[in-house]
Amino acid sequence: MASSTPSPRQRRKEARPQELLDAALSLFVEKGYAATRSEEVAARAGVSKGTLYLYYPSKEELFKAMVRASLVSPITESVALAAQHRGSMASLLRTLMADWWARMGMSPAGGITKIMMAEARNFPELAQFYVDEVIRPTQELLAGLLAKGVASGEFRPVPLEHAVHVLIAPMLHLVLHKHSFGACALHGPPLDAKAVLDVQLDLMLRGLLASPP
Amino acid sequence: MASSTPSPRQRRKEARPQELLDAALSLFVEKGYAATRSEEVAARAGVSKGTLYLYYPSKEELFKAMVRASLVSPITESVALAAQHRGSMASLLRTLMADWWARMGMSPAGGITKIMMAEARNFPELAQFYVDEVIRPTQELLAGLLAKGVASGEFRPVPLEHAVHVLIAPMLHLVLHKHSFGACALHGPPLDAKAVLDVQLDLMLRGLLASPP
Amino acid sequence: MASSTPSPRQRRKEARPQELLDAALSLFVEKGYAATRSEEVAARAGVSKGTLYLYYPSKEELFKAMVRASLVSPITESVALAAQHRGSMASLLRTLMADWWARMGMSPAGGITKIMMAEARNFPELAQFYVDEVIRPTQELLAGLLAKGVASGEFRPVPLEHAVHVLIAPMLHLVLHKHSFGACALHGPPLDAKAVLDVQLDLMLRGLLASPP
Amino acid sequence: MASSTPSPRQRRKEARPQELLDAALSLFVEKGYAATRSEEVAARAGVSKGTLYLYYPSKEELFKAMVRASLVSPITESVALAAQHRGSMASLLRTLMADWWARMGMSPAGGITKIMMAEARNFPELAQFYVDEVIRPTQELLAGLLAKGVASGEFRPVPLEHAVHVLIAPMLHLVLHKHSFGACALHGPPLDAKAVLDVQLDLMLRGLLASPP
DNA sequence: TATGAATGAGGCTTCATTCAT
DNA sequence: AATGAATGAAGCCTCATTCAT
Repeated sequence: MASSTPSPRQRRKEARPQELLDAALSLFVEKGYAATRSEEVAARAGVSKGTLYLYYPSKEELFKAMVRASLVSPITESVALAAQHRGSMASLLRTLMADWWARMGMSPAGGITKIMMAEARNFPELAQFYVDEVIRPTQELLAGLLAKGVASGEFRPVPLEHAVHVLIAPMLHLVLHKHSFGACALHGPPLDAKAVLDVQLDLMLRGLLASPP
Repeated sequence: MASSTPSPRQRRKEARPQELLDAALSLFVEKGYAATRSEEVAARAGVSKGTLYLYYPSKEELFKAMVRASLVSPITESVALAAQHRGSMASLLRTLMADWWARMGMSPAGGITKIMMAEARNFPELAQFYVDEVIRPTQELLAGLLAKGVASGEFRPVPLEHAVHVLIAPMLHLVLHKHSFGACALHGPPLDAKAVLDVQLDLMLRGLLASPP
Repeated sequence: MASSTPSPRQRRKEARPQELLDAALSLFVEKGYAATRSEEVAARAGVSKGTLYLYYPSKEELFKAMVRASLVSPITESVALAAQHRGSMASLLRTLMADWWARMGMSPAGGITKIMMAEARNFPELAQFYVDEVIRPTQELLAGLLAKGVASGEFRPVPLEHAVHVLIAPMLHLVLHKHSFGACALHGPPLDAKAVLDVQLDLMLRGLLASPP
Repeated sequence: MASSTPSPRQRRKEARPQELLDAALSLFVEKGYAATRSEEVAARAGVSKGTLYLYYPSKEELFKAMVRASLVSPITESVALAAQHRGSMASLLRTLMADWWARMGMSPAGGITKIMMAEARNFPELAQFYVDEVIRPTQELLAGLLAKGVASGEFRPVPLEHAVHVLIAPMLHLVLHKHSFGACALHGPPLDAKAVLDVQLDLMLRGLLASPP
């Protein structure tokens, strides 16, 4: 059954694109697009300069592929999570935040947020892609959830679009901080993200709930 | 009386450093540090490449000078504003936010936030400087204000450090958005920052106040 | 009797060198030595990059082998043709020209002339080889033929060495044109090589013959 | 009168483009387009790599500029020469050939012929330009001259288009040879171009003239 | 044998910096 | 002080060649 157990070489080849994307993600997040040398990406993926170009035709294409690859699943998973939820909107909010933090806040892919912010104006098509695939779906998910809460009487009536930003901002801030100042070994205590998010939800829900605790 | 009425050349010469810093700010914010060419900075300031180096010995020093120059005043002004405030902490919060948005959110200097986030890991000393001069003072200002409100019974007791992040995050998010996706002419309506901040304060104060309205 | 009926694989294997030389010839003529990638040669020969190196140890050796292979036979055949000729030198000239055009002008091997001209200075030993194996024999053949014609009274006395160049030039020009401008699909009518050669021989023989028609 | 004597720096700057084109011409002719490194061109022009790119944005543009610069004048000069000629077409032919040989055959610009032959298929637009600016005008000039000779009874009637090729070929051959095999220091006597051209005209005119000498 | 993934020297090009004017 | 031509280190990318399978 030679075909069922591909040679190490084969297995390596199939893993290469992901290995390169992982290396690219960590380096682009660390140093930014322009300051990252393509040879560094290759080295971090354990291959030589030339090999990178067997898989991605240019540094720019590597970057775009990396962004695209890091984005598709997260949102769809959150949407699925929301769809199958039973219970109050407040508890769904807590669940979504915790889930999002686990998947974005803690994983390397969270750095995408930082790099998209930094590079949006240099890669407008990519920015549009990010808005379409990540920002807008996320906002719509949360806006829908707030609307449902308002309709059921659980929440006070609030301007949905704007409230969504207020909900999202602290989490984005935490992720951004983690990949910028938080990664700098500065003097001062590190940020306790979990605690911040707890306080946020506490404050926000008091502000949102029709009958606060 | 040459000193009392400087020639246009003199005046020009004295304005040079600030003109260069302004050009540097707008370009570094627009494209990032590495992707900005020093000749572009000179051109936007209306001088030649060589002249830039008469005032700043390297691109990196120009960058650092630009960051330093864009930061000192804003914080001290907020501190002063808070010191002379008379009235409730809630109203002071509203005042500070409005003031900060006017000075950071609407002015070019707001872009500093974006670029510091993007470049913190490439310029750790600068990051430390930014933390010391901007982030920490701001947090301490707000934490003190919250503490005062709690002490006076105006606010519920909340974890100060963490609540501060929740207060700040939406504004940072708005500034960052303005200089990244917001500058991209993407499909979709632009962000109404004023409205978002109103909603934020509305929600936050309900969460904070011991006796909500 | 394995040796009398070789397997398809065997036959294929034995044909490989020639297939590679053919591919090399067409590509080197088309794009020049430096601009031709060895992988292209392999692809046009229907094999993989690695296989090429089983037959020729380097691109340069492949090139040399291709030049050598494309040259040996043509000259010896012309010499043989001349040796067995019976009749006037004028008619032999016509025969040789027609023969040469058929074998060089119309076949892919004619491109060798172009590439040797282009690469002579990059491959001096190859240039020497080409001079020794092609240019000089051809010149000697024609010079001998002219000398014979002069001796017999058929031709006027002319400087042999120089007249040979005049005889050869139009044909070389036609071959070169065919593989350069002629292969470019330019505006303008294509060159009618046969007609040009007819006119050439007509003019030349009037110039040569002791008693022109 | 500072403006009438530009500084050495200024003078240098104005000379640079031509110096670079000269260096490019000699190297491209010597080694071909692909085998010439842009740094070599710069070095031969006495400047550094970077300086080349201040004047020409890429190797390809340098190449095109070099070809264009080497071509315009020669043809127009020949046309002028022909226009002001008084006397027989035979003598004009001799004059033109001698002139062309002096300007093309002996000067570095003659190498253009070789490189255009070698690179026509890699630069089709340039090939078209060359055909339009050099080949066609030359052919039309000679065709017109032959036609005039035929009309006046000086020449026998001959197929003009084809005869033109026969006239041109030996000269092209000599130039090509000079820049290929002739530049190789091969064994064997160098080609005596003047003598070959004399023999050619002698033979050709016998073939052309209605009443040969 | 044949393959094609991998390598890395080398070429093209950019751009921070210098310096003669 | 101001200029901008010049430099050359450094980055992106190609492609001849190797080698494990």
